[in-house]
Amino acid sequence: MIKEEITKHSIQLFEKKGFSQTSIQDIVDVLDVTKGTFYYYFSSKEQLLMDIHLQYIDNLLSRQQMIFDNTSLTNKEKLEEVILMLIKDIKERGSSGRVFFREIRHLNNMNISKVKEKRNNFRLRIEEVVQEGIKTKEFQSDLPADMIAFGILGVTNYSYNWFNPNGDVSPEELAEIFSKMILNGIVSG
Amino acid sequence: MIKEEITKHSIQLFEKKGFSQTSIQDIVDVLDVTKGTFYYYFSSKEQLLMDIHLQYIDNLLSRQQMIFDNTSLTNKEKLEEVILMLIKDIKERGSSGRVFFREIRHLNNMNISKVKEKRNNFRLRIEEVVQEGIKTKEFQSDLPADMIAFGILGVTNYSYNWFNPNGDVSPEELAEIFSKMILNGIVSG
Amino acid sequence: MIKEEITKHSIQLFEKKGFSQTSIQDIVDVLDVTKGTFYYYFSSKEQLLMDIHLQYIDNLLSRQQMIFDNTSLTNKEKLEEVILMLIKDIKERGSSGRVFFREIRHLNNMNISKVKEKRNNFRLRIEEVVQEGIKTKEFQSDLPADMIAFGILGVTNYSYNWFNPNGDVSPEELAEIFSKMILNGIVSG
Amino acid sequence: MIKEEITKHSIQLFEKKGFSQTSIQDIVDVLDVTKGTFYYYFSSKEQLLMDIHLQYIDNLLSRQQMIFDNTSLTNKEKLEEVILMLIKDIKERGSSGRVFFREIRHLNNMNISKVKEKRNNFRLRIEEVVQEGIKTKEFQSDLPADMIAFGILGVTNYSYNWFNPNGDVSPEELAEIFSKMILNGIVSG
DNA sequence: AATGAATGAGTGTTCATTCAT
DNA sequence: AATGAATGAACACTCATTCAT
Repeated sequence: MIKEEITKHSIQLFEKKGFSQTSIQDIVDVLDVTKGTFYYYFSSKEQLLMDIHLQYIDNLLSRQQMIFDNTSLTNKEKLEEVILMLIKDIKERGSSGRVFFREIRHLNNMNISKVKEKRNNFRLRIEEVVQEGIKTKEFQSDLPADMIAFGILGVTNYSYNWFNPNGDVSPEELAEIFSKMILNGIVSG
Repeated sequence: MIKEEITKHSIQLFEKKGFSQTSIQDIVDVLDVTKGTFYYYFSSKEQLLMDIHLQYIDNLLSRQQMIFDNTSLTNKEKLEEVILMLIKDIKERGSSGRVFFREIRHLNNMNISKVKEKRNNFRLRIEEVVQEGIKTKEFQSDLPADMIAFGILGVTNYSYNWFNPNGDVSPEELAEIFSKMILNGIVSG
Repeated sequence: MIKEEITKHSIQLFEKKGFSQTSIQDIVDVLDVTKGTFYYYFSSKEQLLMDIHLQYIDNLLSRQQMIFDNTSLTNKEKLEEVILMLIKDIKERGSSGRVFFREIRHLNNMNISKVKEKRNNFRLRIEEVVQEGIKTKEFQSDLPADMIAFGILGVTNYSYNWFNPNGDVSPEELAEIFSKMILNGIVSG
Repeated sequence: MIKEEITKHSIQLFEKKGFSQTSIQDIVDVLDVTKGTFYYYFSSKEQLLMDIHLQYIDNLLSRQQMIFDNTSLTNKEKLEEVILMLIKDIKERGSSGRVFFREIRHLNNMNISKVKEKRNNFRLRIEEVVQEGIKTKEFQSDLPADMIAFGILGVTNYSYNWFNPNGDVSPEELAEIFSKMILNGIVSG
């Protein structure tokens, strides 16, 4: 209960001020407890950050798996679904996402490796879908699937930096725009 | 001379360890001078970071202008050129770029505003090219030019996080892959 | 307990070396604790100085009030009592007094205002007694009470700079000398 | 020429910000020269402070001597004249005076001794006049001349802390008020 | 007579962490 | 389960002073 509260408020603080600029004191002040309490639940500031990272990426991985395991979807539809998932996530978990992308460097080397492996898995599964689509002729035959996967993630992940999910364009609309661009390009005809 | 050396090595350190985690001591140790020397050339650590930011974005803005002012290029070609410029830049100024994208938060509010304005200008000029291309029918008529500009920048800027310009794929090749994806999409036929 | 110790020793150090010339390190060295301990009890060096100022002036104000509220005293006697109080204070709180008079400038503007207001109150109450004495014909009718109050405080406060309470002249004797000078002057007849 | 300029502006700065809080940089910035220039004229920051002290006290001593050497004056008049001199000085040399009273602690021990000796001389000569006046029966017979001298200086010197020579009360008026208080007291009859 | 570059010791302050209770 | 006191290492920054030119 308290542990979850700490995590939740830390995400807000890390997003707003950054990991380094947020002190344990800042965190416990929000909850009106003392630093001792923090160290009862977390062994270090870094472990808290690791928890946040794992929660974020594990959630994405399992939701990605649900999409990609759905055999009724074409590869094109799988890409569309995963793009939609990522863009919609900005609204509900944008803070976590920004912390995830920005603060990984503050983990120690071992934890960085663990997180990067999961992050790579997420990307590699997208790469596999692209590869599958090439095989099924849904996608162009000469695509370098790995680079395309990076390109897709660039479009979606960069959105965490600028997209306002409460603005004029809804997450669903943005996901459709980006899906179209990636799938069909912008050139006319 | 020394000022340039400080800037150069700071970029490397900021890239590797992050702005907060890099101390003035770290910086001057590399050059074998004292902290006093640092403060002779820079009024604060933040001013050094601002210098780095301005150097980076001003350079990009002027090169972008050269491309966009070239009336012999189509709008499609202009986009290709600017994508190529950004991807090739990873090789020569990748460190600066990563610092630019990651550490802006450590500037004070006024400086953040200044940098963001320039960064927005860079994006808005891309948006204008997309808009122009729509008018000339080079691009599809129903494109939201603003979102597309964000999409293009997502693809290129995210590359700073993963692309190894000395690896199997050359910057020129990657630029072509991304240009094709953005312009023509990945769907076959 | 420790907080009081810090305050006590700081007063000695500030008196001897001055506020600026006394470092936090100097202070904690005396008590054999670390700088962290200092900042556990005080938010800043300035706050410590403010504490010292408030302790000093609040004490004087309350003792002054006790004297001036004593309706059995004439206005002349009230002045004598307050002069005695100030001179006797040199022995017990001379260090605090010297810090108070000398180091106020190192407070921030808001704190300076707060302290000056209290200091002014102390003076204004003396002015009121002079004014009362004029009304009751104890004192000469044409006295500018405000300037006289400054004059009285000049005589007493300046004593903090030179008077040795353990020397040939006792505090009580000095108070009497100054009371006589102020009340009756030095001219004969 | 430049040396005098440095001294002049230093006095203003030392008065406003205090000796410690004023850097050599602050001083040379006002004159738009470099620190090297400062060290061409002064061997150290402290020497500048010593110059200021000596200028101030030597001037007072010589003017005091002119008054006390004037054999046409009674001892009472001599005191009146010296009080007038000191109060009028607030207008023309108030900055120097405040620096003199406040910053002496920043001199080294040898210089402190030199200045204190001169300051003591100034006081001792006042004491002598009081003593003379006692002999001539101008003043009361049982006065402790030394304490009275301190009292007189308290009244005048403290004025540097509060008296505004451009306010409602002129220096001449204030000098008269204080002379009357010291000579005749404030008690009526 | 004056400069500009450089020094190095010191300053106030922050903060993750520990630990007895 | 939680606290309060204490630590100590680190940090950005200041500044009087030096010195070759």
